[in-house]
Amino acid sequence: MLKAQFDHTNCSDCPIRHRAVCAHCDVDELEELEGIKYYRTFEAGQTVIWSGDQMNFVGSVVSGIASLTQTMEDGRTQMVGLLLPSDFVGRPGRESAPYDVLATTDLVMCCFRKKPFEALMSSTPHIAHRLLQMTLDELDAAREWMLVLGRKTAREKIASLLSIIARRDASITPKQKTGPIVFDLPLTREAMADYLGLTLETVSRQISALKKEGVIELEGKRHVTIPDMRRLMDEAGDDSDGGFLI
Amino acid sequence: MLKAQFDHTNCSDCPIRHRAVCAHCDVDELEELEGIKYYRTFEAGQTVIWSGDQMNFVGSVVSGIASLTQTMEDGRTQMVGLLLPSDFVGRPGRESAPYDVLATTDLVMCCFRKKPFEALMSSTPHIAHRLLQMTLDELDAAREWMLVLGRKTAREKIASLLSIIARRDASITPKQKTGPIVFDLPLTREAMADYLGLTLETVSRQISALKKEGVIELEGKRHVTIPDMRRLMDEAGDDSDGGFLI
DNA sequence: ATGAAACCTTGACTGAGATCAAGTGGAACC
DNA sequence: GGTTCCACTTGATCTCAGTCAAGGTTTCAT
Repeated sequence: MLKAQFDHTNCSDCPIRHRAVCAHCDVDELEELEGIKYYRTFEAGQTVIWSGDQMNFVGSVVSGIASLTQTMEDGRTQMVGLLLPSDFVGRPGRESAPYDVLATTDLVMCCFRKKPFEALMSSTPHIAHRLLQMTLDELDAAREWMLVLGRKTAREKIASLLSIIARRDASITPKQKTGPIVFDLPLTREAMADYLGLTLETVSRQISALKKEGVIELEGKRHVTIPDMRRLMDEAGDDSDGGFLI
Repeated sequence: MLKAQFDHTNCSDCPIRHRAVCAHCDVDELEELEGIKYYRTFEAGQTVIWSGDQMNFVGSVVSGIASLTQTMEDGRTQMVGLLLPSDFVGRPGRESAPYDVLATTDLVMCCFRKKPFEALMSSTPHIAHRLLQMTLDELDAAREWMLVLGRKTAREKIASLLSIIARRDASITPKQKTGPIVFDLPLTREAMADYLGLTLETVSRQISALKKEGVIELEGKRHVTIPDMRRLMDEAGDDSDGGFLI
């Protein structure tokens, strides 16, 4: 009965806690984790898994950024998901990966071997429940992105992406809710273009335009300051604040 | 013990059987269904549920077509999902609907009251499991569509949509796998445009072009014949056949 | 039949974003 | 310190799809 020794609120090496399942919190006997949980590190640019490959693990991002990417025969690519710390990767019950997973920055993942994890899942109903909720969240995010891809202008797309990154960044390292928001862009212009269905030139031009008009401030190429989040979200064409401001 | 009276292979009034959960097959006692399962019908154009509304049911499409649609303040709309017979609607564990659900044609849905369904789910692990698999399918479909929206040309978008409808249509009413494929378009040009992130004029022009070049044949505005599925899929830019041909 | 309302098609023009091309800036490496 | 490389910026031009407009079909009610 080692469970009692854990202070779950400080279970900081296991980011899944927040959004899915924390093995520490969900398994009574710590021993059950032997050989199930492990860490993997990747360098920026490395491929975590290729589309079509057998995927014998599930896991979550501890630090760094990964992307889910689809590529057409002729080389056109579309990023279909962005994995930030605490995001979950994996498809319990599925054999192979449906898209490439790429480490966009240096990346640390907390992995679980798939078979034991699936066993854990079927014996622990609320893990299955949390996984369903998480998958529904991903589905909502994918569908919100469909609106961005299908109906927004280049300028609105950029503003939408900046809003999302600012929001996620703030939720990972909580800050005051008012005043300027500061963060580093974790993506190259090309990766942003692949996420937004644009070319890298258009991304660059729109960022320059937003900077010139004072919607954002740029220091170097990556360090962004948003003086007025409300204004950025207006540029994004969002009707709601997405829960960012209350 | 009424269960034995059911021939599950002929459980034709309950299309959920195929893709998610069939109450007949998953509940031992038929009595448990009292007051849980019911049918609703809608006319073409009716709204099943508005975005933001409380959603006190889950269910699946028995016949007809429904669409999931997001709308921006200025009226731009993006369809984020198409619900064909046997598709499931609902978000166990969630309160409100995140998008409008519209009856695109006359529609019959088989519904379950949400609370009892959730109870059924937590007491029947494999229902939860099937629901997760189903949600993963929807996520895959949404992400595949992100590639269509972000990177395909108007012509490829139309070909992709026709492929998907042909595929789904064939799976609902199985036919021979070779030879021409015939089906009726269940969507107006405007609805297709909303799904594809195009305008209705562009949809019309591209359909005319595909017709002129013999990729499709049209009888009236809606009745489509595809003489060569392989050719249509080439037009769609798909690298795989999506399981349609083997 | 006649009119009205949807739905669809086609044409002419426009414009947002893609494409092609040249050049800048900074970090890493000899 | 200079070279190289990569990420990024900016300009000029082109093109695909959007916009605006007119007209055609089908359906349904009168």
